[in-house]
Amino acid sequence: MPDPTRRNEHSRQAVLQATRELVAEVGYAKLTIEGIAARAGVGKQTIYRWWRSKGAVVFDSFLALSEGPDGMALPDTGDIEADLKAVMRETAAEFSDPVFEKPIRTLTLEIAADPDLAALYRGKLAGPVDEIKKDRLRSAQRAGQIAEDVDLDLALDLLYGPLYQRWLLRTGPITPEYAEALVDHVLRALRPPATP
Amino acid sequence: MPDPTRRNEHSRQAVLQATRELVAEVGYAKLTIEGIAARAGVGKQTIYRWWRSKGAVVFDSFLALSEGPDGMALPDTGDIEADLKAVMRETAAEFSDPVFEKPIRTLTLEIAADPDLAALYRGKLAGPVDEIKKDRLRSAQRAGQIAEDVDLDLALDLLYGPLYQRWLLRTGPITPEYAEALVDHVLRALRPPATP
Amino acid sequence: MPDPTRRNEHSRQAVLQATRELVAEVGYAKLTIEGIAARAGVGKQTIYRWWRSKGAVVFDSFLALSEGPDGMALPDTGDIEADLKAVMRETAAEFSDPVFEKPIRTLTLEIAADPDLAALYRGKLAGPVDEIKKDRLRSAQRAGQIAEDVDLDLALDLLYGPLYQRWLLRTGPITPEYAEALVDHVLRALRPPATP
Amino acid sequence: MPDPTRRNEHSRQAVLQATRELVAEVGYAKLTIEGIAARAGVGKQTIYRWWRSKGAVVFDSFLALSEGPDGMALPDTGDIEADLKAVMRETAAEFSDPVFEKPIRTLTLEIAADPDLAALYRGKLAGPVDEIKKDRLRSAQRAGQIAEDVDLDLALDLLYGPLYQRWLLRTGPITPEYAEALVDHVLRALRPPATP
DNA sequence: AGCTAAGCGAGACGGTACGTCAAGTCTTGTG
DNA sequence: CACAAGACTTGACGTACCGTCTCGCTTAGCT
Repeated sequence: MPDPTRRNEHSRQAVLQATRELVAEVGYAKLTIEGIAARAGVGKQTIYRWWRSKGAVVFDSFLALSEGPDGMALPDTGDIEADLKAVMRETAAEFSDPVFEKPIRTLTLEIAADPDLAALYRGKLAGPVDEIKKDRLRSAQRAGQIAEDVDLDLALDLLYGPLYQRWLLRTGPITPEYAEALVDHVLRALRPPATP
Repeated sequence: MPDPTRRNEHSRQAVLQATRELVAEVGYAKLTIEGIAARAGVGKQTIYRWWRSKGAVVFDSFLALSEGPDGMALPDTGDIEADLKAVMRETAAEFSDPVFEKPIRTLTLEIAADPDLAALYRGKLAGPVDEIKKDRLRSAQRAGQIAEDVDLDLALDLLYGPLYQRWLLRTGPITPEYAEALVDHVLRALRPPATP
Repeated sequence: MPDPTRRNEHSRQAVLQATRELVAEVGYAKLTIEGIAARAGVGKQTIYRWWRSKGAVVFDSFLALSEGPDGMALPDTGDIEADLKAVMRETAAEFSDPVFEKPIRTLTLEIAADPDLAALYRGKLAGPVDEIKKDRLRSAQRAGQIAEDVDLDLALDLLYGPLYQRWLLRTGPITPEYAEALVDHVLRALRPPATP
Repeated sequence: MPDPTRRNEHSRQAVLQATRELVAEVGYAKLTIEGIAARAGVGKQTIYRWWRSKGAVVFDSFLALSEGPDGMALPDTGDIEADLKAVMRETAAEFSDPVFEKPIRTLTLEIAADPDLAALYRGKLAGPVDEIKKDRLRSAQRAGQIAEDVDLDLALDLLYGPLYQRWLLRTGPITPEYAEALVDHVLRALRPPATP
């Protein structure tokens, strides 16, 4: 309903900034629209005018933070095992870092709870990033390191699902060793059949 | 502080029952202590006396529902592939069933958000159940269907992590085919090394 | 500050018209500037530019309605009793008519609450009208129907005060009989002293 | 709906006290429920639970203040003129006193605007007080100072209406002289017919 | 005829207060 | 003394308007 061309960019940034700060300070459960508005020096109505829900604000605030898929690039040294281990070790490190921990968990729970947000997330972030990852796997297929017929979506689930579940439910430690062992097993599952 | 021996079991059951109904009806986000108390015909204080938080009530209400690890048993036909596919197909079906969907998701989000609840969950439910699953994998190891040296925790992550992630984030459909393909790949990763 | 020569008469009329309608529809308590602006198809600023307050708009809207003192004329048949009874019966009828009721009450409350508005009202409407009424009483004095030395302001208070109070506080019905009895009593109070 | 027996008398008094103070300090137009609740150290809900509207709170707060009809007594020296002049001079003084001015005006406007409040006011305060006044007039009738057949309601209107109107609309000064002149005229209107 | 300064409709903005909801605590009376 | 009931303070909700502030767009005069 409101006219986006008249939107005040300064207010928008202030809201997103304040949201990021407050999520880090008090956590999502104690995050309030009133708190965001007060911290941002903005009227509550300005938030309600431009965002559907608290989840949407939180989502936007982290979306704006992440550089987007453009800034992302996966290494391609020709050795899929080394490359994946490097990437997964880095991912594991991020999940373990308490600085990343809180906002990522907050964002994840929002997405898990709200299908609309989930769709948005897939469209704007997860989807493009997954495409980049699948490109690297395709490159490995061409190099004969991964079987030609594997379902790449399943391959990504195999790589990230275990790490993600262990982190989200805190069922075990997230170490570099775990990341490497995970890659080892997944690559064994994806290996092309032995040729005589 | 309160004396557990004087606890009114009837009130306890009424609260858990009401909680289950309300989660199914209105979802977790709109679940309130007042609503539970009213539905259960119980004073609010009775809830606050016996549970730390809303999450704890929800948790208990589903914990009481699930029969616990005792009632659980995994098939052991001797064929690990067939057995796992059966189990995973069933799990996939549960995740797809809208009747199970809402409470499981609610419980999962509670656990993901609250480390204390997570510990409780692991101790009372997930841990014992995981032991049963690992027992089945050990049986497969003895039968030579799975390598002797695999880390069974990682094996469980490989089996359930992909399914769980896909379900929680709604990144793709949860079909029997997906469950079977998943088992195929995981077993390939766990297979004992070829002996000459 | 703004230049009255550039004022848009069409907007002015639309505002006054909308105000009158809205007072009649929703009452003064629920009257809002935004509502007036929307109904009049006018920007809020246009209202704030030309009126000091909501009370001022309401006041103007009814002021514009009443034709002003020019259009007013009191009967002078030579019989002060008959003339006053006619006038008071008419006044009583207006006060009883629900169509007049709401706007007059609204205007009255505004005036009672805001001394500035009260002064404006006295200067522009009540004062001139009172002069006309006093002219009629002076005519009666010359005719020997009213004592020479009565304070005409007090005389007007005696005539209108009782009716006005009864109406405003709803302490009793406003009937033609009441109006006539009132005139009877007041004239008795104003009668010239019996001459021997 | 709420159970009056469980009402917290301390909160009730705090609300009425705070309301009286705030009306005196900022006036009715700027009186807010939030302000009352804050000043009284009371939750807003407690106000909404026990009063229908802001007007009802204001009304109650002044009702509680006035001692009620019991504490009221009119002088009866046998001389109706002297007695009425004393009473009316006192009334005029109250209306002129800025300390009484604001709350009385506030209360009056509330009553004038809200028929329900008006009924309450008549029942609890104005009615009983008027009966006492009419008793004094009846006493004067028995003493032959007032005609037997006068409508006492009309008589009260004649006495108070002029004063009230002049005060509410600020159409003239409220002086002791005015009060006395008013009584003189009204008594002339009520005098029994001369007997030969 | 072109320029410019104003008024104008529209509506976003920072705010205040609304009336409602639920949180968690406290009080009262019953079994 | 646990309990059902429910009043209490607190604080956030989402909405309605406030009065101010741009935005483009007429619409006069005044060059």
